Amino acid sequence: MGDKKLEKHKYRTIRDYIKKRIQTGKYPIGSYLPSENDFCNRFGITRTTIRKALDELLKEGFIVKEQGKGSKVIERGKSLGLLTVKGISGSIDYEVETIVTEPSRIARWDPIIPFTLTNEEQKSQCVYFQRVRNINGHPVVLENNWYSLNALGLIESDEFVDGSFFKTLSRKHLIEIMGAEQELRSKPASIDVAKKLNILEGAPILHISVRFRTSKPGLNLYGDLYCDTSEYPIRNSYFL
Amino acid sequence: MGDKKLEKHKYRTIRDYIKKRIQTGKYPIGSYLPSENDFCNRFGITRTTIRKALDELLKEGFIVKEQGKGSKVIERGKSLGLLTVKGISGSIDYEVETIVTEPSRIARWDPIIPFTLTNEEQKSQCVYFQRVRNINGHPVVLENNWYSLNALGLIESDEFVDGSFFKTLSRKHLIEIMGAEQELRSKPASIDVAKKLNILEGAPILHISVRFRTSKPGLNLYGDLYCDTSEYPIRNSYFL
DNA sequence: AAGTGGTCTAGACCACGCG
DNA sequence: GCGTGGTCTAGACCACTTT
Repeated sequence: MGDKKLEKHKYRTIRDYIKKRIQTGKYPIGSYLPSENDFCNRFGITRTTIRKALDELLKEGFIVKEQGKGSKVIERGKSLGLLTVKGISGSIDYEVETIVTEPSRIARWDPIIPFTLTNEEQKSQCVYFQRVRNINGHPVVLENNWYSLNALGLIESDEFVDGSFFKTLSRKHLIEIMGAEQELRSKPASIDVAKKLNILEGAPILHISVRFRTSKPGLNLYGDLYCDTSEYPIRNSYFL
Repeated sequence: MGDKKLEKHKYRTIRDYIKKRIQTGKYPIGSYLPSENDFCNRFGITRTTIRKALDELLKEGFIVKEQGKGSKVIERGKSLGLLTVKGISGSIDYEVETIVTEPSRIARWDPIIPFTLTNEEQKSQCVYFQRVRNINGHPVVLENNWYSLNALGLIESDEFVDGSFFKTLSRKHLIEIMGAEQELRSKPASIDVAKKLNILEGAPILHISVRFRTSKPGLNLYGDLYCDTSEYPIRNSYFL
């Protein structure tokens, strides 16, 4: 039965309750949520309220609705298209392998980050790690990542779920990506990048700088990616 | 008074009515829509229905809501972040100038387009035009565009509103961009591209292939863009 | 036929912005 | 204080999917 406390914003409480159950696997991906009427009876609310909650989960990419059937839990990001790292690591139809080349460690902020750090971030140390994405055995993306140590603490890179930091955040810490800003540049590969991607120095490389905003206040993820697009272009898509 | 016919989906009828008035400037950008209660009285509906209509306009980026004040009409795309051409032509904080280098003309589909054309598109001829975007007087983006002649007819490039094809579609034809698919590649500039962007042959260039889906059935816009990112990186952002 | 989500009505009270 | 949008109730009927 409904054991939640329902305050002023019932739909938010219920939305977060359902979200949490999805994140922790209690409503597994591919399964259907209880019906709207179920939720109404369980929580003593009206359909307007549960529908508002489900609408938000729909917008956030946790569920899809199927008329006459129910609300289905989906893998988040599949519907978000524009998640850059998704576009890189998720939406390519090939076998993708993630290798941690620099395990997560406490470090100083790298001046290569083109975004303005918050005061809290500047005062904090940061956590850094580096990975390479292989497609069909060939290195294609070199990815540096940073985040504020004070905002999250050190997450060991060998705890990553499927090599994915985002999945780790969602499944283990209930933190979701809420948005991103990016800068894209085409430039010649440096010696260092060329070596790690097994290409010639000076070959054209796609350089992506990105800041992800998360659902945890004060926590941003910074990324610095070098993509060899000669074989596998970066794809993404979005729809209203 | 409400002179609209209201059938099964009242909120859609009202949504489209309001959308049309925004597109044609009858609800000007920056102004506030009539209040929800106004609409209720005018159309003989309840707030649930008008709010559903406004919600959709909000999602589609036509308005923003301000509690205690009203629903404000905004320039569409400002809130959509990820619109590629927006990211290129709209969201850079510099003076952007658009020059039509190849006026729109009827042509054959260019095999460089990496997307699969629909049957209708293959059977139709296409309209082609080319533009260059200058920032602070320097050429930065070379942009080729195609669309199916049968789906829209020839739009003369000297009719473009502010040099923008999208604005032209919205203001003059009430057609909106509903989504996009992209492929990004970093590659050396060809002689031709290098000449038009005033850079060295072989310099790294960002190549973007894009297909925009529109609100008009059967109409897609195809783009092939070459961006010199050495001075001005491509930026975009999105938020839930 | 039964159950699901989709639309809609006719109210109510609250929080916010502004004069 | 008044008008605005934000939340919520308690119903109703419809369209779609499944049994």
